[in-house]
Amino acid sequence: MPELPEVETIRRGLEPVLVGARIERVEQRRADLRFPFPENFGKRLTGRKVVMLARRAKYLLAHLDDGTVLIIHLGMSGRISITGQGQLGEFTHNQGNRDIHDHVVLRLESGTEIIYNDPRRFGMMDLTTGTSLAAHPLLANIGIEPLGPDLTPEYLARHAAGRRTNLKSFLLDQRIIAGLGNIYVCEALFRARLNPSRAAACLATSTGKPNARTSALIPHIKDVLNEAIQAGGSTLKDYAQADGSLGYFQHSFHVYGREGEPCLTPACRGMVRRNVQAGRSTFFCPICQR
DNA sequence: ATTGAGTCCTGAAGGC
DNA sequence: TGCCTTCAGGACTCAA
Repeated sequence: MPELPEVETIRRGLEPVLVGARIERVEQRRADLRFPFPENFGKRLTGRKVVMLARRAKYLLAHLDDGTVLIIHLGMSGRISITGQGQLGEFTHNQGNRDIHDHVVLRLESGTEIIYNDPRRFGMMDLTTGTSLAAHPLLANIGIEPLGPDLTPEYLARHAAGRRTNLKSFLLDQRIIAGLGNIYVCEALFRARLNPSRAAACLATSTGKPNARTSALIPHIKDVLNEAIQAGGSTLKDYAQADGSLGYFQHSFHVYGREGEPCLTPACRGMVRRNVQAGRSTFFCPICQR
């Protein structure tokens, strides 16, 4: 799925087109994605003007002029494109020429269309209001933003203390840090030279205080996310920026997808290995990640 | 309370 | 060519 950098890239691509624009027509082409669409989905959006496009974790939040908030999640394979701006590759859209996985089309007054496409349908959309947004079931229990000021050694140590789960699963847990996914957890742990199989409790002292590992890990998490955003996200099988162009951070992966290839740490003679944790592939160097 | 397994769905890639 | 298996960026529910 798009992880935080990809969602943020899409947000930045959509913002200039969507904010200030009025939704003239909504084409909802099926009854559900991961969940059913809310009642009167299209009707509640039609005629509304978008006043703000925000992101929380991997969710896009479109605030409308009547207080409604459209919540969008892209799941594993969700993409958003803008007609007239597609430039590269397979994901250029011509107006009226629908793909079978184009599930929602927002037509703006300008004639531009915002197209949500999601083959696997692990994504979702819902409607709520600005005042009940924080209490929404999808958002109520998610953790802090990794790029914000809340990700501190103290926070991480407090949640890691006593945890027997491994570092990989711990960092993927959206209730602790929201927005990290499989790729960026692998990459952050590589940079921090931490073995993904270590117990999460290694990030805290016995009294739940931060240690050297905790303090070292945090800048690596922030750096890898910020660098990925700078690069316009990572393009794998099914992710492209909102304007259809492709991010290029995937060329900067040190371990993800590099099973059997040499470790990129200078002077390390290790080879990248893959194993499975919590049902997900983990890539790491067994020599320099300890 | 935590943790791991199973689940949703489609498509791409690789082996034979 | 085709048939089969495996894997994929997420995250929920359920049972131990």
